[in-house]
Amino acid sequence: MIYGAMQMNFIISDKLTQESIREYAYRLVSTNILNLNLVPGTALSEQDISVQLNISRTPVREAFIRLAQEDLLDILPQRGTYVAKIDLQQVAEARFLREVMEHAIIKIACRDFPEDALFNLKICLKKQENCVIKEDFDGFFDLDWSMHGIIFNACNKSRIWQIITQMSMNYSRVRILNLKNGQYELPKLFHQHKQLIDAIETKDYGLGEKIIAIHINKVILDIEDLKKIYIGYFI
Amino acid sequence: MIYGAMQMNFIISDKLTQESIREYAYRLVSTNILNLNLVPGTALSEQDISVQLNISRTPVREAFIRLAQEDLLDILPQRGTYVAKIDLQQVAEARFLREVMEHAIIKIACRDFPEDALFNLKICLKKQENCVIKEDFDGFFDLDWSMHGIIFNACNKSRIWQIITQMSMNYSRVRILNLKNGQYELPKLFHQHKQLIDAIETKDYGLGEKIIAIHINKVILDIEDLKKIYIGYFI
DNA sequence: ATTTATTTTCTAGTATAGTAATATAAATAG
DNA sequence: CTATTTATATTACTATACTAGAAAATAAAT
Repeated sequence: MIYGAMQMNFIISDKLTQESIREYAYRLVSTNILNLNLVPGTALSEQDISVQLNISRTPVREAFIRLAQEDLLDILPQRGTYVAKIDLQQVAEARFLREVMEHAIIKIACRDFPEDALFNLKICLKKQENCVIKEDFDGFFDLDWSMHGIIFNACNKSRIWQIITQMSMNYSRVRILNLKNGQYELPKLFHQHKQLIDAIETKDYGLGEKIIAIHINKVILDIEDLKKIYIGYFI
Repeated sequence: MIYGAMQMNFIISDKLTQESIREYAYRLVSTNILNLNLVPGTALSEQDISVQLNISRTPVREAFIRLAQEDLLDILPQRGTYVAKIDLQQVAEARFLREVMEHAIIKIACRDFPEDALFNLKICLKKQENCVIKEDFDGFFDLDWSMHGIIFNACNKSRIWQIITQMSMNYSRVRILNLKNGQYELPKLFHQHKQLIDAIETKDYGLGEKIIAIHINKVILDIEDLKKIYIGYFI
């Protein structure tokens, strides 16, 4: 099955209370991009989105600017705005950054880790187990990301995790493409998470480092296959 | 000597050809913040800057939003915009990120480094030597940053260097404060740069790693002293 | 029928004016 | 002198208009 045709399937949800209109526009557009409702290469415009969301151009424009900074949109002045294609060089650098930083963080985590954060990790792991049972992939990956966030926060490196998160947005898109090809084994990933938390709890840095090495390299993306199947999605 | 009084000394230069008005506004405000012409805590407004630069509010507003994302401005809705104080936790995380990534990069650099990039490093080193002789601190630090950028680019990690640069903006402000206290020894820093490039050239990873460890830790900021001297600059 | 020139359309960037909401400062009343 | 009210300032947002540049469509020339 080959996905080459451009399509537009912009999904709109309600604005949350306390959410500014600019954040609302940003959330909807980014969610649609990350979920691949808006496939790479799709053309958008400020006017288009402001009409669809029934808001003025200014907050849409400001949301677009931010998304362009995050490499999710390509804005060509006087020409148009396009959903960015997945930049494989960018994905490789994001993966490298994360791998190197996770190694450094696990060293700190295995040395000294707050009790309350460890408790939160265990709660998160429980929820992951539920997702494995239900084969809830989206839920599992959300919790996966939360879990690593808890570890970075507990090591006083919140901003670094925020940077990694921002740089890893294309990772979400690639993962969804991989999911469509049945590329993930949740039980194995879950088992690695469990071992990682064990390593933190027992202050076993050697185990922690080994798991991090396996864990991140496990998420190997069969890029060549994806490129053949999803024509036009990558650069 | 204590610097506590708020002051406003916004320096304006001409817009460059090919530079959008938004980029112009961004460049001027960020340069003034990073050079400490606008001291931490100074109040600004969109209206204020648009009048001073004789441009409309929209590009100023968009520049402000970006600067707020980069932690250089604090925007308080309906209240005002303030030059952000230097967040020491942020500085610590930026330093950690850079240190960890430089260690990882030097491993790659000492394994395989392109000839043309090595050549550029040597040119850069020559220019640094000139700056040491002239005691041109600003020139030296600009070249310092360029040098590290060359290394990251040669290792195919341009985006990571861009992230480090963006996250290290407060480093510029701290360095200027340190300079005012005569805290840098250019000859020593230069010597370390020379050794680093030697390590890359001779593929001596051990030396490279040792220099990186010394180099980054050498840039130790006497924060407690700076906090006493520059009251109100930090959080 | 093909190529070239012109016109039209579309979009982002920018300018301008106005309102809403909120916070702060100034003025006023007790 | 203190509390209350009013005025002012600022950001967020709405709305509209204009400019500049690029692409598409159309007309004219070959």
